[in-house]
Amino acid sequence: MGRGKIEIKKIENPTNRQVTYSKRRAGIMKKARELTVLCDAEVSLVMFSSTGKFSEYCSPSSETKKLFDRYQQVSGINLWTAQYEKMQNTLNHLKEINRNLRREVRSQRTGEDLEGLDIKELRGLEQNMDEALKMVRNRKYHVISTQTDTYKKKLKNSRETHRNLMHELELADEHPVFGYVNDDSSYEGALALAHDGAHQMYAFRVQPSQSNLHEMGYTSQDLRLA
Amino acid sequence: MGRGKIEIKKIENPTNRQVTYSKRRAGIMKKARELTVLCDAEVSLVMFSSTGKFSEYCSPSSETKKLFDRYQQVSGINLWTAQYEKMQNTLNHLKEINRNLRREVRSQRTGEDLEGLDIKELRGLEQNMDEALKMVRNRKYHVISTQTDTYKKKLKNSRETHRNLMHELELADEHPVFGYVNDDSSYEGALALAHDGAHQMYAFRVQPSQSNLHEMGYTSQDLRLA
DNA sequence: ATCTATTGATAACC
DNA sequence: TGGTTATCAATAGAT
Repeated sequence: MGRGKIEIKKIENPTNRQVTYSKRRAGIMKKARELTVLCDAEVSLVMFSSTGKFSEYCSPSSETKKLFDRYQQVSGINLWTAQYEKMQNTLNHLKEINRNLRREVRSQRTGEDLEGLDIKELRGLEQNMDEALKMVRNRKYHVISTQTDTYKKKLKNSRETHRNLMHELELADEHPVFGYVNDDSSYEGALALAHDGAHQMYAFRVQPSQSNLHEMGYTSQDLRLA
Repeated sequence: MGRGKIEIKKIENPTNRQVTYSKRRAGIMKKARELTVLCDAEVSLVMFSSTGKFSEYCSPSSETKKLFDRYQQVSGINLWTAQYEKMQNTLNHLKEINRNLRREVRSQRTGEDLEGLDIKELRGLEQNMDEALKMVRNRKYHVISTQTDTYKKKLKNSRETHRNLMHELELADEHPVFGYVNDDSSYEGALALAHDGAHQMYAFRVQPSQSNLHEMGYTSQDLRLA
């Protein structure tokens, strides 16, 4: 269809080839579009020129991916397998590592699953755990003493706050002035600060709504220093 | 291009539509093939008729899948994303679990990495490790006592073997006969058995080439029963 | 399926 | 690239 009939074989002249590619690409796309509309079909057309230029047509209201999914379903060719397998391998490897770790944790935590270990391993495990236990205890004492120091400081601070308040209240009692305490929020803020270390011991007028100690997750058991 | 011009819109008559689909499908496939050959291009053509019938053309020497890979690369559309994400989530979840397990193992084995734990956690860890340590010790004592029993039995056995040998040698000395001991290998085998529990204590004539105890991985330290 | 009048696509040229 | 046109190819409608 043109000024002359042509043989269907590779066009050797690169320029000619490129021109023909452009024209025929437009033609085949038009055909695809027409097929889509006339026959209510779904069409995916993907093309790469010899120079690597990419073009595609895809029937409206269907994405290329969806068509590929359908293609895979019908053709039975697993498009995703290659990608899938790689991840599946990584996944299985991780699961394996996980199983081993779990086993190790279980052994160390509960002493279960020691059947397979010989004396050498048992002695090693015992020494490691003994040392680790010491370190855990040291760490615990350290944390507890740090916490205690903090409480002591807060306690000291709250005592001072308390003294100051008493002092100021005495002054106010001697020279009563309306509006002396005119900022309620800051007043309560100061009290809240006082409570935040001393619990109810130095509570003054206002009852704290809840125990801050408890809120922080420390029970009396935790504070017995061992 | 036919007996009359047609409007490009859906053919309502289903039979007509199907006929047209068949004809035009053949046509577009021929076009695709020609484009492939003439212009040295790669073409993928996937079609579904309104009745769901599937057909494809793919340029020779390239599979549809490979073209899709290339398509994804060029178009920038991540076709695999949907498949990927699900696995990626599983993977990340596993990695997270993995991290935690590793950390736990490290904590329990070496006492490292305790910075992030609060008192509650530390107390729990301490108790677990204390119990686990007891179980490890119990297990060790159990294994050691079992081993010791085995050694005692072997020792007893070797004493008897020794006695028997001495007795037979005395007899042989009284009534010398050449060829009395005519099977060297079984003779040494009996001695080897004797060594296998009693070390060198009851060595008789033949020096063992190596310590079986050592070979089994037990040093004198291991045998001190604690 | 096959035929064929007719439209559509395009090769060669600018 | 983009446009023109002579020519070949595809195909609509009939069989």
